[in-house]
Amino acid sequence: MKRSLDRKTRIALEPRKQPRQQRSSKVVDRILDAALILTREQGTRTPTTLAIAQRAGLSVGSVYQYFPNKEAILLDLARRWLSSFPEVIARRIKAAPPTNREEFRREVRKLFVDTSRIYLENATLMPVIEAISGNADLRPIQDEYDEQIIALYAAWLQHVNPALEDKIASRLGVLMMDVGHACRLVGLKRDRKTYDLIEDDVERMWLALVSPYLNLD
Amino acid sequence: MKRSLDRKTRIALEPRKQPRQQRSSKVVDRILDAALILTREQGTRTPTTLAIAQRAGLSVGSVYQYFPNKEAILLDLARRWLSSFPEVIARRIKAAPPTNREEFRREVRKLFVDTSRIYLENATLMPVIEAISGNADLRPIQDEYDEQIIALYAAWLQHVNPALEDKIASRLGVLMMDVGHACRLVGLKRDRKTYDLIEDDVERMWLALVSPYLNLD
DNA sequence: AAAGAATGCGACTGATTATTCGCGTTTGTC
DNA sequence: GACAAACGCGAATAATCAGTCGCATTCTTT
Repeated sequence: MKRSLDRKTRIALEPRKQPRQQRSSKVVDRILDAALILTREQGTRTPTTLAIAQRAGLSVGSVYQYFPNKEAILLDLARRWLSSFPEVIARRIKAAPPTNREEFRREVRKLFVDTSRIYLENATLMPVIEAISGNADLRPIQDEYDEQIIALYAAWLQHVNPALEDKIASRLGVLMMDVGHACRLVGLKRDRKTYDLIEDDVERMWLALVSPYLNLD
Repeated sequence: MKRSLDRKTRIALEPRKQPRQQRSSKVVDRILDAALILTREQGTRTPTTLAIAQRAGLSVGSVYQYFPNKEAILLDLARRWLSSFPEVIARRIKAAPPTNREEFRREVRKLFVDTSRIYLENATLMPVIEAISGNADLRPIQDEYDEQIIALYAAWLQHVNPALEDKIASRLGVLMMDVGHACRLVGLKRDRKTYDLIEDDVERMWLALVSPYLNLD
């Protein structure tokens, strides 16, 4: 019934119950796999609960044993992806800040390589990420994660150059994230060779974007 | 009933009838205005036909006098936007190709300024563009336009450097479009001053992106 | 092997919403 | 002013789906 996630349902995104018997522990995986495959097949449109259940060899009712609603399934798939960004950027902030132009360039490259890896490791998830962005109910949830990520990019920029104004840092943070995301989504739809070329392109763009603001150019 | 646009309905995106009496010529505008306002208000979710009709001071039936389906309304709003890109890029291709580094930089800037203007002039339409991207039925139609635009960016790159390989041109074309689009959407959500700063950022990124491929660096 | 818990089922409910259609009203024309 | 065409209406239709609930089946434990 509920077609839009209101306060109540927003809270109810956690798994409804933990599987207690062995047979069912695999069921959750089957559901997630089915949702992933269907999302990949259908592109933008998120799969229906019935389709997910059938693909997983289950009934709708069983799906609802483990997930409070449809959104929770997609979100569960995306969760690892969504949480690895903050981890990776935070790790880069812990490193010693660069002191000269060469070190700075190396720091950009490290952040760059680390974030790229997230995309490569989760390549199969990308259709889900795109579906979430296109879904009116899930979009706000992703936006929350995005804000975190932007804040971390901004924090990284200020880690690299402590004198950088907040406003500039947050602007550059948004652009780094969005440019990286847009280009890598394109890259993952191409072959691996093209992906690598696009990575080089992104690195040049990132450098061009941030260099003027770090007094290192 | 039809919830998804199949072959038949894809064809039926043209206005159902031309208004014949004066009173109704304004009605189409009222419908389009209502759809625009509601899309802006609601963000991602596309407005319902009932909502559009009520906002326009009409009944649903009247809306269907002028539009064959809901999608056609949003597409009508986006049409000017979608068609101005090809126009603008094609115009830039007609100019004489640059012969040295300085001229090349100026050509990039011109393409850049012209495309930026499209965004500024259609700023109010952006929510509609975003809604279309997030709508499973309309996405494929936008993708067709996007392919055209990419091809034109690629053609522009080869106009500027005729020796550029097709494959490279099309890769850079995609990235120019996507990077420009992503950044400008961000920019238009900020104040005008920030938009201008982001424009500078985009220009630097475009230059960094294409420079290595034009033997001018 | 029997009880009770966990799991599985799927027809059904309820909500939403695009689109139609027959009828009433307005407008333009002669 | 009368006729037809255009316009406007909105209740009704029908398709789609998320989520529920009571009953059936399977497992675990003792």
